[in-house]
Amino acid sequence: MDDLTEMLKGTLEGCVLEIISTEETYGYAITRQLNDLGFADVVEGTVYTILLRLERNGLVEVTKRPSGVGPPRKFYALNDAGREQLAGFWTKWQYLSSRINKLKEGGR
Amino acid sequence: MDDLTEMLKGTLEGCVLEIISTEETYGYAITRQLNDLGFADVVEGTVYTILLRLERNGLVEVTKRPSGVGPPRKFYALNDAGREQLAGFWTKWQYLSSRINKLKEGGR
DNA sequence: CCCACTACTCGGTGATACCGTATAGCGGTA
DNA sequence: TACCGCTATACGGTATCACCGAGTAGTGGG
Repeated sequence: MDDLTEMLKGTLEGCVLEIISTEETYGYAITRQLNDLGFADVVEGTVYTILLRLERNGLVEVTKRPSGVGPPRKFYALNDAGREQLAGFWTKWQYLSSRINKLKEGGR
Repeated sequence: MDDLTEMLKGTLEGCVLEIISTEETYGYAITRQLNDLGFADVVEGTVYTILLRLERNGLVEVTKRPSGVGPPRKFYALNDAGREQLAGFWTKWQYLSSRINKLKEGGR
């Protein structure tokens, strides 16, 4: 699949929120998970910028834990504000994708 | 619906391409059509920047015609490159939306 | 004669994903 | 010991995109 960069804007952050919501996890593992999910070209740097933004915006709780196989990991978990943000993301996604699919089907 | 700006990045241009593909039309009318389709907050300025970009990238043919109710209109039609771009847009959209919906359904 | 509606242009802004580089811990291997 | 690869995070800079605001114009009605 060729470049999805522009289309990911506004959705990748939501995907990261969704992943965090299912289990407390950390940047490197989130990147691998996204790659496995089909977001093949997403790299660590991109995910870390998102995580730092989530932290700056007060949507997550952060816990640093030693790794055993490398440097310490920063584990992320959603707080109430984060869960609210995630719910809002899915609402928007639902809205947008339904409109676009209608346009695609010639709903005009 | 609250702000969709970020989520529209990369998709709004595709929507404009799709609209143009069904009939030769112009900026002001495209904006009204988008508004009717549920993209309520999209304004003229945004659509015009997209149209100028399409023209600059050689994806459309432009014809200026007098209006009768205002200044002349610039009518846009897709050329071969534009149709190819549109097909690529739908391929990407299909790919991305399927991955995101899988993520949403807990496909992990 | 002003105002509303139609119609397009253009410079600047903010948000986002991405890139490259740096730092650092750990284990294997030559 | 020295090097490499994998794990793990941070950060400055870039490109792209949708958006905003102000400006320019044509038409018709109160």
